[in-house]
Amino acid sequence: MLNDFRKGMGNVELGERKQRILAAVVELYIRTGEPVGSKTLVGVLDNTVSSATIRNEMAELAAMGYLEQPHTSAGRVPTPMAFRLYIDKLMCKRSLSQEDRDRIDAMLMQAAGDPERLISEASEALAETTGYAAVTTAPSGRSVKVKRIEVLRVSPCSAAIILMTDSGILRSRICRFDRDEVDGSLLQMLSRALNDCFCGHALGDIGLPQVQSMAVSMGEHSLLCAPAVTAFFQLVQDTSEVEISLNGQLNILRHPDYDNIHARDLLAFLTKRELLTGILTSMPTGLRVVIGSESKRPELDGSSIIATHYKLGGQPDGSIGIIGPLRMDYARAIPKIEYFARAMSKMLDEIIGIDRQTDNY
Amino acid sequence: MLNDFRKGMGNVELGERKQRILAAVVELYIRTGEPVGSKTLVGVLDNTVSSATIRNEMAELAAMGYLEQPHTSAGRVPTPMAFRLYIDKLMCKRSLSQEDRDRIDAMLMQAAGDPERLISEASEALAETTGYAAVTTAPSGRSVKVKRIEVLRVSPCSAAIILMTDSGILRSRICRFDRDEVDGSLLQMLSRALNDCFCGHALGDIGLPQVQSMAVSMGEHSLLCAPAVTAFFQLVQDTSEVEISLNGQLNILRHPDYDNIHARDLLAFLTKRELLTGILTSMPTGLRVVIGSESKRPELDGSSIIATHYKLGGQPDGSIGIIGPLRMDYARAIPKIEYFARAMSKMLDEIIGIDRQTDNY
DNA sequence: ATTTAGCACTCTATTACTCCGAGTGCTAAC
DNA sequence: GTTAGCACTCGGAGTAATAGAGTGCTAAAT
Repeated sequence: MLNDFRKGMGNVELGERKQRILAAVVELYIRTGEPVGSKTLVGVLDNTVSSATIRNEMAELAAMGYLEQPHTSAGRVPTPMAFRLYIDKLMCKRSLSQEDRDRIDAMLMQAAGDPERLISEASEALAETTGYAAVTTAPSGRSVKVKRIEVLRVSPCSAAIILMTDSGILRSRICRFDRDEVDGSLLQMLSRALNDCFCGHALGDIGLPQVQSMAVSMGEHSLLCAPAVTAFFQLVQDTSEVEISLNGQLNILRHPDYDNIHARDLLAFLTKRELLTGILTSMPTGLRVVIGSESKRPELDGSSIIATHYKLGGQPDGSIGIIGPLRMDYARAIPKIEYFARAMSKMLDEIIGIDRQTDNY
Repeated sequence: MLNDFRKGMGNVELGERKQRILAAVVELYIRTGEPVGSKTLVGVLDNTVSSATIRNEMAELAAMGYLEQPHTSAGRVPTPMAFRLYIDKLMCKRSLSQEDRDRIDAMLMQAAGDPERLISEASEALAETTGYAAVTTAPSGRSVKVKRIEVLRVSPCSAAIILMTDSGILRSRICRFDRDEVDGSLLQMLSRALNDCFCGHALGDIGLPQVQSMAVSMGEHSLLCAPAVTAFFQLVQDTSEVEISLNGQLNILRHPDYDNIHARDLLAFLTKRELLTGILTSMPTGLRVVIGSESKRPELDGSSIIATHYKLGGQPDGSIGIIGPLRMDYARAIPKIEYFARAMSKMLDEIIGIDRQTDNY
């Protein structure tokens, strides 16, 4: 949108050579982290023009807002606007090598079968291959549906409540009754009541009112079952919290772009899971790159987020992405993320998708 | 032990005044992080002696190996040996204020009922109150016993295997059978076989041979059940891994003692959970302080670990502790850790202990 | 009209140097 | 055994000089 605005100012066609220069500046800057001077660029452009010409072009690019100088006698540094253009138009994605694919496949394969594990494993693997911090969210919890609820006795006076969702997740919680001993028929009754009331319902639709009215429906037993009902409610709350997996925070410290303070600020921000999920879930479907200044968060100022959605049964499900300094290696990282999203979608469909269709519960 | 060795060298009695001076140096150094000079100490010792006298004493302490100078004309910095002595003999623990206790109690109370949650909550709370990184290990997984195993159908061709331990932990894993549909009787049979074979056994005793022989005992069904058996085995492996909760890593970055590199090294070390558990579990029972150089790990050189065990039914169970720079506020941190350990022991006994006794499974 | 060479100019990072002050160790007096 | 006094050491702050990278502009070349 900022982009469109600029377009309106007349730089729709940036000129073949300007584009090449800008792309070269961005790439060099990404590689070295240092301002790029005109002489350096002569070589990159195959010595077809002199440094003076490049200087002129760069001066114009600077005037247009794509480049800026840290100080008078330094090279040029790309502005966020330049990154934006580079990512949207100029960049050539580097497709993955076969080794890369194989390695990623191998890493993901370790978690085959367990969706929750898959998500955390993917996050870890992504952090490792990219060298940035990776973040992955599980399917937005509130829309997940209850598939079944089980109540198992654990000791004479306590029971485990087990919640199964249609996304293949299992969660449990132990509750203790106020009596010395609770008989099996009560647990059975409880189990039946829970299933009758909540099977097929989205977790987000199960609130305190619903749970309470269910408790009331148990009549004389409702009081005795109160601890179990509370536990069930907490279980639903827990499960509907969007699960989020964050890995490779250390990679941030490794990056020279982050000094101690900035690294700390960013890491502090990353520990606030709600904020992170907020940003990720509010992003439009498809690959999306958020450059520091674009997100409103000051903590993310020197950083970029690249993320996309993976799918389940063709529908967008959770997000997977990375967070790193502004000068990330977008050309390599983006294809990796896309590959991860595809691979995860495929694996998830294998694990869950089929069941979903064949099931008639 | 190093201590004993030094004692043999003749400084058993360090002299009242030397002790006071050393303690003061350590405490000042802990507070400021800067070398301590003789003039500063005059005030601390109530102006009873002159700086020259203190200089003499300090020279002797330096000769004994308790103090050293970063350079000729700087104050003195305590050596690890001095910290050792300070912690073992000189320090006055600062007991917790009532507010502190209340706050800690409140934080732990949030997790009442769920042992796993209690552990992670305690870790978080400890990190927060001390301002260092906190680490907590759950009961050593291998000695935990299987209490019960449940097999629940999840879809026509997949099932969840649920493992309950006597430490109150519930873990589950989903497995998929190679057929389109598996009938309930098979699942029941599987459940019975698993329970017969493994109930009451320690997780550490359940290895591949045991699991395989159990599979064989299922005769004609063993092939069909293979995925479930594999899943069960993995479940046992997972569950017997010592769970470890690490919090407040960011606090390390906040500490001026750690520059970017050292912080990174330490944090990298902390992510290697096996190493961390290794150190924690190998520590003798009771409160223990490991000063940087004492652990053989070079990554821990500038850091200290303070840890103790919490108990379950009177027996040492897991560990809880903190990791921070050498110049931690031991006098305050140690009582806090001890309080956490006591509080956790109590809560765990309430949750689990009673069940263990009354159960007759 | 564009491109290029040449040059003056600007600004930073580096190095060398000086100086200040904190703190010591030693000696001699108390 | 303690203290005052003093010479000495050494790191850190501040300053000045220097080198170098890179620019912008002008005038010539294509």
